[in-house]
Amino acid sequence: MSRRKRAPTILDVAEAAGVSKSTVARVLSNSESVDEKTRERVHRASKRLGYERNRLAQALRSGRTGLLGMVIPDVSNPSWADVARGAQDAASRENASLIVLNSDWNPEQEVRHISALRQACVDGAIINPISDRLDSLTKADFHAVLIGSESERFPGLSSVGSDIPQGVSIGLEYLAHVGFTRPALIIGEPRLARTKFMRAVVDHCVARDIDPATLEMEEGAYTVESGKAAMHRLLERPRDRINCVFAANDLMAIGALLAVREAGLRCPEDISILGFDGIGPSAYSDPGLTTIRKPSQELGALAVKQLLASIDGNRETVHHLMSCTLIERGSVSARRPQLARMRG
Amino acid sequence: MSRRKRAPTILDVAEAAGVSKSTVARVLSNSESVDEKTRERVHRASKRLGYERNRLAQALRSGRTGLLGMVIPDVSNPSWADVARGAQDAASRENASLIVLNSDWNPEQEVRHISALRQACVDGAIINPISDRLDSLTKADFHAVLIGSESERFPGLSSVGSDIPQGVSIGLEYLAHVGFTRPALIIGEPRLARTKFMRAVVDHCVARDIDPATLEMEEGAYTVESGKAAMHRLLERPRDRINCVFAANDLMAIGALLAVREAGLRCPEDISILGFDGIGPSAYSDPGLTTIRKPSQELGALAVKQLLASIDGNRETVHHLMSCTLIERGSVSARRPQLARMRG
DNA sequence: TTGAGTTATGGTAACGTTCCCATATTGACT
DNA sequence: AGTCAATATGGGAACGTTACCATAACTCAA
Repeated sequence: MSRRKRAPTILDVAEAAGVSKSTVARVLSNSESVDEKTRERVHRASKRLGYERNRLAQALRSGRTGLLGMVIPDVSNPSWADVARGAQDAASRENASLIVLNSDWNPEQEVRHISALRQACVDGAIINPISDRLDSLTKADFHAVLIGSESERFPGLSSVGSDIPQGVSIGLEYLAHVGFTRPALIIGEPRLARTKFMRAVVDHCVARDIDPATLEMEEGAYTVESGKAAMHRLLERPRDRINCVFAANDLMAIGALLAVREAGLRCPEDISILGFDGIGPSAYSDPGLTTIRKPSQELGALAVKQLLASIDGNRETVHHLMSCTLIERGSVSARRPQLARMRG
Repeated sequence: MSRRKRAPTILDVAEAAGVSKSTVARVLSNSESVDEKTRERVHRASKRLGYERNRLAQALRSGRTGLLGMVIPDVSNPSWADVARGAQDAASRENASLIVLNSDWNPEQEVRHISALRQACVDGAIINPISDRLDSLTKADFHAVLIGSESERFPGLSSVGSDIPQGVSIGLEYLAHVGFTRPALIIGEPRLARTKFMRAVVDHCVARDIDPATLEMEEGAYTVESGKAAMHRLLERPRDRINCVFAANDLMAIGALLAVREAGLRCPEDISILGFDGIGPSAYSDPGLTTIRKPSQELGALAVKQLLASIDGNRETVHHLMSCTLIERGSVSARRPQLARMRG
């Protein structure tokens, strides 16, 4: 009558199976030497009582909670939603639990979140670094994996990212292939992500004897509105110089699309647009956005895998780079030959 | 030299402050009677040692982990991303942690996730019910709050949802106001959400002496593709009957927009389109989608608040309904008067 | 001064595991 | 037969809190 309402513990199972709790514990963590018959008996008793291992006690004793943290700018931003999704599923498969927190690109919020995660006793965390001062991570024995472009700022920590240079290269080659050797660029704010993007563009150009300085260029802020504004600025330039635009992310590319239409022009007939990211909504535009897809979901999954490995004692810091792929939809069309000839 | 590397415990603080751990515990949970001077001394010692309360031990003893669960169909679906975002932020503010899991509209995955959450020792969970058999929830003393349209199937559990009838009513009134008294409908799959949507439409119609049976209608599956297909089917009907479409969600509305353009028609000049949801990407279409916005983020936040209340001992089951609002963008325009006269 | 009532504190037992050490039991080899 | 290793099990002691009861100190009235 004493254990009437309470959930059965390892002790109840031990009693029911006629063994000691130590033996039950051994069976549960299916380790060490325990007689086959005993093991069977314990399993039956456990099942019969509907026993479930109390993770709290387990965590307290063993020091591992099975809790993972993740700090990203914003789950409701499509670029990050996929990363979160991939990570959640991977964690779930490894039966760990993922706690996702949003930094809103705010460094202070980020460090607050990180300390919240530490308090919640997570085994480790996946972080898209915003702040420059992440000493809290490096210092302690806190397991962390960095994701995104900015992670290169912390070479001491493992990271998983998309291969931006490779993605840019694919995009530029594709554009060249259909006839646009010098696309206009809509780039982002002056941070590491943009530096990387630009460096890749420059590398591509110099390898092909194109002076990168001759490329038309405007800056946005990775949002639809800013992309639209940037495109409008681009359209104020001599019209024959703007027939193709490569945007540094899909949101700005969608903005560019909107601007083109507002200006009374057509995409892709008058202006081709290439995006970068492969977010879901890029498929819904008209025309559908041709874009370079980052493997966001896979990236989230790999980050979890990497983090788990680190927690399991893998000391080496590794830097994974995942390849991007081209998604051809309708926003880029072959440059019309006669036009090309006219100008070339 | 013994506590060199280990994190300081309540015992270390007690020793440093020259009191017993009981007193420290009392100060930490700032409860009961403890001398002001002692309290101060403990606080200083705690700060000096960099002490942090171990949540695990606390949870094990007190039975509360500060962990909350959430099971939704898919975080990377914009309709749900906002809900997740609102819930995460709210949880974070109440310094609880939220674990989000994706059911992919799969009942079995849902129950698996729920049992995973229980194993993770969450204090309670927010669930968008897919399965009909959620006995596991009702039975035990598991705290749960349901969200979304389907939650009405479980009147015994607290719920938070959008006021669909009110939203539909707003939409229909707006359409009537600009001249469309009998819009075509693109509805979803035959589940509770659709039933509710339809019932609201019927109510609106009978109140205005319109025979609901005369409304043109097609079924989709809440996706862009299905919405596009439904719109194409609608366009096969006598052209003068289709001048305005009300879709049951934004994704299908965006599909309809695409279909209209594919058919060589213009929105809103030829056909007006009204959506339902207010997802982010609905602002990026051309024209921007006029839609009924569900308060998704607020909904997530309220669900967390409600769940926390329930955990704190509030026994009553309540059902919150949150109001929708109209977002006017470009996809609905006033019906042209001469046309209206011609047909009316 | 004594007793009751309050306030401040300490000690100990949980919570449900895992970890480590001790001890039986067995089989095999000298 | 006796020693040794290997295998199988049991019995505590942690892990770091909180909950509860006991007790000391102090206040105030009789």
